[in-house]
Amino acid sequence: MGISAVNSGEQVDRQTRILEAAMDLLSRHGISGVSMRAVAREAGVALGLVNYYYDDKTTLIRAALRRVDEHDLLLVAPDHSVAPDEQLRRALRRVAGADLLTTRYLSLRLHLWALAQADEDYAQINAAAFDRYIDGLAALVSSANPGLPWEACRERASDIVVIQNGMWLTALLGVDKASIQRSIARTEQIAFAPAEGPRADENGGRPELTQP
Amino acid sequence: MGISAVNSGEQVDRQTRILEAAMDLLSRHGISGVSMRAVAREAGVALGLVNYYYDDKTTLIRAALRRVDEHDLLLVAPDHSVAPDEQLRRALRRVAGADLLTTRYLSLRLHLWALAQADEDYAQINAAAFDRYIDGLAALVSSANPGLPWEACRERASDIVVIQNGMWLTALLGVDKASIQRSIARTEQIAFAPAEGPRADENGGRPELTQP
DNA sequence: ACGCACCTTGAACAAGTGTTCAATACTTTT
DNA sequence: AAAAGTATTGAACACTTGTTCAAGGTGCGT
Repeated sequence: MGISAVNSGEQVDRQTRILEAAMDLLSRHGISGVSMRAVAREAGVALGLVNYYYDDKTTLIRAALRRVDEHDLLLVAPDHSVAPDEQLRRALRRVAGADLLTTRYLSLRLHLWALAQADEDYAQINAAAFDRYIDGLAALVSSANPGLPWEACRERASDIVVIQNGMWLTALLGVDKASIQRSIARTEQIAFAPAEGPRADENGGRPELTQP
Repeated sequence: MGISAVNSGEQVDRQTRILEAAMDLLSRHGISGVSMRAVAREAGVALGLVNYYYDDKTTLIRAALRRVDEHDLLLVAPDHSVAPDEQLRRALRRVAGADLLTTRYLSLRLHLWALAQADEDYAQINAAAFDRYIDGLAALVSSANPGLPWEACRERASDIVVIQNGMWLTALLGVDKASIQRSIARTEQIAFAPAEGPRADENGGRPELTQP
């Protein structure tokens, strides 16, 4: 089963070349642009090799999806070499980092979301990764605000994720960078809000929203 | 040129039936699920008729895109029968309304975004609609906060849109409804924030973000 | 040297794609 | 009633799609 090891060091092995070609095409042209032939051409290999490493087209896409999910999870991975609140602050600012806010990555994410929406199989992988992301973020919030109950941490994490998703999406549509910066500040405000109290901080002193 | 008029009243004319079938398929199965044959089947017409009303497949998709954009713009359309701030509040809450937060609509929006990301032609239509939406929202903010300079209104509108997009996207991924409600409250907070001042409200009294 | 396990190729196939078009039905005008 | 205009059909087209597979290539242990 296991695919062979190091390939002379110079260039990456063809299996990951194929996967990266698929991700590149997906981010640039959407799923309609990802045909097995196009992937093979982009990766510089023969058509048959794509099906050799990835049985199906769905297997290939699934691999891409998992890879991006994995990458996303790293954003909220705990890093014990820095203080908890600095750790959280860094994680929050990372999502506006130059490497993430590239069209290539954002577009890839968008297309994967769209795929997950259309296909039950992808949807499950996606939902699981989403949950783990919120959990990771909540854990960071928890260590930065010791004493805050876990449910409150998850609540904050959910609220932050809403804004982060909005930033990702809106960055793709070309909103101004200043708005992104303000949104980052808003996530920090949520993350570091004082314990609980009368919630005046969250609602700005206005009347509560009545459930419709 | 002009397509003929009223069709006996009972059922909608086939042209819009075709368009709606396309939107339905797009929202349910993504762009790969929208073939001319599938659209024809879904609309209950023959294959040829789809190409009769819509020259291209891209013409069909473009029509769907425009229709959704139009629908979105209605969300921030001025309604002079109510007071300005009530008008704004209603617009902000509308995005969490039962009719909008359906998977059918959200999914459609997502797939259209993905398409726009992959195709320059759709992208332009989308960007234009996005701008008009922000403009409409800024106008509502402006009449609810008379005296606030226009640039500040647009700024607030951008910030609100980030959160709204996040809500739409996250609702699709199945986050809890409570988080959506809190996000709505957050948009209201931005919309109705006091004029300017020391911005303590926006930043929660924490140190300003330093530009990286 | 042979054998064996893995890697790589491109041709072949069936199924599906968007688009075109002659032929037919229906409506309205003359 | 005939003519003209518009709707509607499904067969036909050239083309692309995902997948399979026999054929050959590569390296390696023995």
